[in-house]
Amino acid sequence: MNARKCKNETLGPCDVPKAVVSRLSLYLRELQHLVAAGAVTISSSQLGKLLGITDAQVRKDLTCFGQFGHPGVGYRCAELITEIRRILGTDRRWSVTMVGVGNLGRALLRYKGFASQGFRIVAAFDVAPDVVGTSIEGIPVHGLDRLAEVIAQHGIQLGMITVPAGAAQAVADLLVAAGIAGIVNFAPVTLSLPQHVSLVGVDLTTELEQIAFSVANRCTSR
Amino acid sequence: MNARKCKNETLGPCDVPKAVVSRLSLYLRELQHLVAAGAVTISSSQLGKLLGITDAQVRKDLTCFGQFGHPGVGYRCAELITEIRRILGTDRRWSVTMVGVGNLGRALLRYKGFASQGFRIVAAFDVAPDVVGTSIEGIPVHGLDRLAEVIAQHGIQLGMITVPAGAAQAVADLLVAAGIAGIVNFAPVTLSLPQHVSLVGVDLTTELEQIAFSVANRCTSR
DNA sequence: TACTGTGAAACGGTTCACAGCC
DNA sequence: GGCTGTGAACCGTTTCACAGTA
Repeated sequence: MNARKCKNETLGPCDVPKAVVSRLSLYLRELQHLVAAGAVTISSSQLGKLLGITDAQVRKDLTCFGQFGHPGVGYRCAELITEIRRILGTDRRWSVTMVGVGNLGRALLRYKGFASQGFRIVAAFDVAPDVVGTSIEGIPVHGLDRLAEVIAQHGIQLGMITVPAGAAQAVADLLVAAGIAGIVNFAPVTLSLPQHVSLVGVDLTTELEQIAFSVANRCTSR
Repeated sequence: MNARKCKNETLGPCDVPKAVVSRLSLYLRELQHLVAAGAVTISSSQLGKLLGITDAQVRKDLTCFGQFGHPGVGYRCAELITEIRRILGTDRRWSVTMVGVGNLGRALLRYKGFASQGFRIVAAFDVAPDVVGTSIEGIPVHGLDRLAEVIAQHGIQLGMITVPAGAAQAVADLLVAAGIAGIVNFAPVTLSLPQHVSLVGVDLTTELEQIAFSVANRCTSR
């Protein structure tokens, strides 16, 4: 029941292409919609069509982690959801913190989508005296100086950074020092972190630039 | 001075790997930080180190669009910024709209980072009667029914979708019908659009899931 | 000397095509 | 018949190594 079934041993989860993992999230999202719509099983080609990828891709991706399909039938949605959540680790609960309670931070604190996937934002931090001590959607906002203490106390594993670019690296260093395991960075800078801390960067301006490029060069982009 | 210098003709911008374009945004971001810090020139290896990629990669990426480097010297930051902006199309002004003025939409309307890269949010839309007719950061919020009209009137080219998942496809269809050229979708659904409209999807939960996976599987992810 | 630009090799991910199974 | 799982072919991207240039 472990995530290393790929053929003859030797292929731990770390050898799985990053692209596969990000598609796993999309499969999960789509499957949840399908179940909500009453679907019970789905074939790789149907699922592929919904996501704009090939059926072979869907099957290859999934077999990296085990054999979840039923020949002649397809994949049972509920079963596959359970498997993918186990693979992603979102069958467990994750405690998350948010550093930076400006516009974006506040919006994300109010966002309902995280909780349903197992992510619980349990504390937020900022430096502005007028927000420290308040709480947003029931999430307490602490001063940055209490970061290590609160992270340890709640056993927080993941952090989101929504501070201005200039402060992001310093905040990241604090999070790392406090023992955080992974970071999602929304500040428009490249962070440098020790190897053992996972990092994903999301830059909203960058996304718009990608679109601008395709449009400016009239690429149909897909 | 056109973006198709790659060797012997034949290699339009559409043949450029997507990965290259997204790194272009990162180069630009880093160069802007460098210039702000007083740098004048930078070598491919220095720039690569800042972004965690190889020097060869930096050079290969850039030569897809022309020859911007100076052997023995490196790249002149200001010059390269100009070139990349021209390539991305962000030397022009882009008019952008935002559909959905909930928490996330409001936060993005207030975000200052877009304007400096050439993106001007000129109108927003929602269905909630209590926000329609108001304005946020000087950006007027219209009813969805006026979407086509306002988009045509302002010559809006790009759209951002920040409505709930269930409404996203319908909103996308409206935007397409109104003649929009590209969409950034923040709703957690896969949209299906005609080929001629560019699409980028940003799903915040998905990003957390990527981190959860790396942490759960103790991948150093990089 | 210090650096870019670029063919060629190496790598990794995607697609194909089919054996096996229900 | 319909569908999965998978080796092998294919294709695009990254890295290497070096010729060329200021």
